Amino acid sequence: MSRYDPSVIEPKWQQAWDKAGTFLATMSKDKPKYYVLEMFPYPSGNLHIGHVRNYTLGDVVARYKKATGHAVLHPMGWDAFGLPAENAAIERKINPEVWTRSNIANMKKQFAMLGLSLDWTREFATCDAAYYGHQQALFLDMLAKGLVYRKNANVNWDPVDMTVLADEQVIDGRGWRSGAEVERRMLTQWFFRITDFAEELIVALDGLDDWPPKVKLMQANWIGRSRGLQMGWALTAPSHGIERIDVYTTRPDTLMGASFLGLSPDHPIAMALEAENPALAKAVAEMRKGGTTEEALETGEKLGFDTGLRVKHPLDPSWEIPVWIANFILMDYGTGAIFGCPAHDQRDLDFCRKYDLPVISTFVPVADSIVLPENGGPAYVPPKPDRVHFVKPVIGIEREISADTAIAETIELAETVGFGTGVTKYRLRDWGLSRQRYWGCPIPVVHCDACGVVPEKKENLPIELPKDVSFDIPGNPLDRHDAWRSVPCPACGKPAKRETDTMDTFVDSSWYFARFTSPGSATPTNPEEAAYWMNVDQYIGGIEHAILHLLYSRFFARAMHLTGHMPETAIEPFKALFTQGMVTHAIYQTRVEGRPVYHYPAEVEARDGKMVLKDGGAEVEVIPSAKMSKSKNNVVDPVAIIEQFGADTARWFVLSDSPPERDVEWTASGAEATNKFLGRIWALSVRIADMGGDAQGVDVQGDDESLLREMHKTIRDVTNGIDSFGFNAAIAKLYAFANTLQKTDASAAGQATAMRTMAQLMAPLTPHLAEEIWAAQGGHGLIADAPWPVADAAMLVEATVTLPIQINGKRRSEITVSADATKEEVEKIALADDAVIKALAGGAPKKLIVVPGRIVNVVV
RNA sequence: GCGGGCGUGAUGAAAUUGGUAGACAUACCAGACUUAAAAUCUGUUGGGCCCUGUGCCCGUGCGGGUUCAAGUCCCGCCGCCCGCACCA
Repeated sequence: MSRYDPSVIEPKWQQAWDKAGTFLATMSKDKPKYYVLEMFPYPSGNLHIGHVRNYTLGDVVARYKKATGHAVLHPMGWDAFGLPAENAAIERKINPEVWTRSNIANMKKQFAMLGLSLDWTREFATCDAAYYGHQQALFLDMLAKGLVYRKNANVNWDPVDMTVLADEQVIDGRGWRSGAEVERRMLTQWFFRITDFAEELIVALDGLDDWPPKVKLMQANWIGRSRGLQMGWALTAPSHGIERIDVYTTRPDTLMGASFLGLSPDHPIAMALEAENPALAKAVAEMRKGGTTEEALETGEKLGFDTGLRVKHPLDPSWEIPVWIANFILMDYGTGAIFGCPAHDQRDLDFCRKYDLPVISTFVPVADSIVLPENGGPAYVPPKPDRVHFVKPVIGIEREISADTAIAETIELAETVGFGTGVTKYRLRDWGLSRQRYWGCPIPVVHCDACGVVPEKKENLPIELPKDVSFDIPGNPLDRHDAWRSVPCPACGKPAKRETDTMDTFVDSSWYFARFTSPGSATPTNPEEAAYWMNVDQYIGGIEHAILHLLYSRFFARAMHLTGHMPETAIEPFKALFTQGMVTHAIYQTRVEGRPVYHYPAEVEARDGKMVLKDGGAEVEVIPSAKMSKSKNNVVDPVAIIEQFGADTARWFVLSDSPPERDVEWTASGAEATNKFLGRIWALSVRIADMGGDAQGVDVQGDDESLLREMHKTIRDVTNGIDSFGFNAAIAKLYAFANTLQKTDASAAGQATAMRTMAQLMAPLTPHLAEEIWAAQGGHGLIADAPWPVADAAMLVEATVTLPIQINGKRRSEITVSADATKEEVEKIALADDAVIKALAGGAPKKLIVVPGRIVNVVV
């Protein structure tokens, strides 16, 4: 055995861990617990290189925490429901479950090649009835607590595929599969009452100290809290029994600039008027049509229709203002009605110019006499809240106050006079979970002609998906499956029909982390095990889930707590979050008649410093660090990499080149260099083992001192690096120590000691090679069970230190002094330095700064 | 439009959080071994100046500031990236 051959050693150690049950999670009274979780994968069928990075990151943390004496939980499962399985069913006539199960089997094989420290006994897929049955139980408990409800909602309806589409599946107003123009339809849908938690979800972000600030900010923006004034505008004559129109504004200080009142096309008044006014109905239909497409938003054309209604201004009842319906007003934000203030809002100004409505000034900026937007000019940008401006007539006084003060005083005035109140609103909307899809968790309710919507009985759970379905006809096959649909009403026992909608797949991933704590429990979670393992100490995944998945999970943890399935200590399910960057790869392209042609890395080579095609030698344009994409021929297959170099090389390389939060570019040269390095370590280990050194023979005072000092520094630096997710820097220290070890003339015993420590420090990163070295160097048991090395503080203190000497802030010399030298002693030695004497030229320094152990600066 | 981040050699990056800028690696170049190549090992590499050194000047996007000392802190630009967005 003289050659580093990962294809032999990697399977060997994987089997050894398996056999020993090294990574089974067990509750312990003596050890602190540590729950490491990476976002579980969708079983597409193949591992991609991004998975390798994600799961290696988590594995390094898990192995390190195990070595530092923690009871570690590091589980894995499959986010298995979702559209691709249905698409496969349609395209290839395969049952979605068969397709999904075979993908899982294949990916699990690939996972095994990576040597991850996973407890596979806890594995489940969200499409297991044993999992989604408990999800149905959670749904029923949430229904009982009022956390789920049904209401009519507008959805994107694809008339060809006969299904509801998510917003992301609507491209330019058309269904992404069918290409059919999407309609807006009112359907009765199920909703989670996440908006009840809006305030708490925003406030609790403050306590998430170990989350990236960026993610917290994105969530806060998404929840979108705003403070404003809600007020009633009295109609001059009641219409359809309505006397007042409620309006919400965050800028009550612009109240005196109101020139119209705008209603959403979906506002109740608009809908009432629609029935009796054909011209209005036609205009509203037009507005609704374009309403949600991106194209309509981009061109931003403002459409309006004058209802003929008039309202009285709340501060001046003699002032009558027209009521319009406008396409840019959303029914589901605020009250679905606004007052338009064209002087200070560009959108309102555009609208008023188009429909010839008046533009009225409200306040005067201090430094500027502009009152009204000039002809064709932009709306006056309201001053920032911290800048002072005049509020003209709003409060009946004219004085300099800040926008914030003006807003606060106007709200106060409204409350005193009684035309409005200060309210807090959120942009967040309730989470619609109904999907008209087969491959998802069935919603456990029954529709009975007599009893209405009736929850299933818990003893009937799981409500399993039928397997005999066909996708020959567009639409949800559950709708056509009469045998499955027809059930007795759980309340009255009469024939009734099952709900055929299934749950959004985001529901599946909103609590899987809790299920991992007791995957066999007869209830969704087991209180004892959930209390022990939750919350997740370190969660790792992509930034693309910064908002939805993480927000839904935070909501679910709270809902599960309220229904008795989650300890209060875990209502924030993820204590620390890490979002890793992508693995990228260069794109190689040439052009044929101006159109790009993409080439596989194997088709190009470097020649005279240029990249050229192997076949023909044409120069190739290199686009560095691009997202991997099949159509760009720049995808790296991890299985091919592992077969060529081994998993340890892949693991080391994805962590070595860039900090983990940043993108890292996969390069062939980098992977080869990593492989060479691991081979060098292997050879070094063989050489040292042959020397037959014994730990007893280490000579700390003599030959081995400098090597051992370096070793302890390396222990310190690598430990710090892993603790702070500075894996690239930790790896650099390991390279440096390997270089030292290679050149050292320390004793055989000293080298053997250093080699064993090196293996321990490498073990989280390259666990197979580390085991092999550990065994070769006579380590006891598995390195995976060995405790983490501890840096000896005494070995970190040097007898002498070298201090740079600056003259006027520029490095000019250096001195070596005893490590415990006093400031005075250092000053004395520094002043005796040749360069300092020369610079002083006989005079005294103006100032002499000595930072012990750091630097000396002489100011002349 | 609103909000946030980043900018260091040819390249990926490091810098004990205000204290020797460029660790470590890639790439390139040179040398050793070899008939030769690969592999392996060794060495050089921020720019410039006098190659006379163990010497000097410049250098972290640009301009200013604070400080004995700035990649790091402050102000103003420029460039790139990301999130949200007819949100009242």
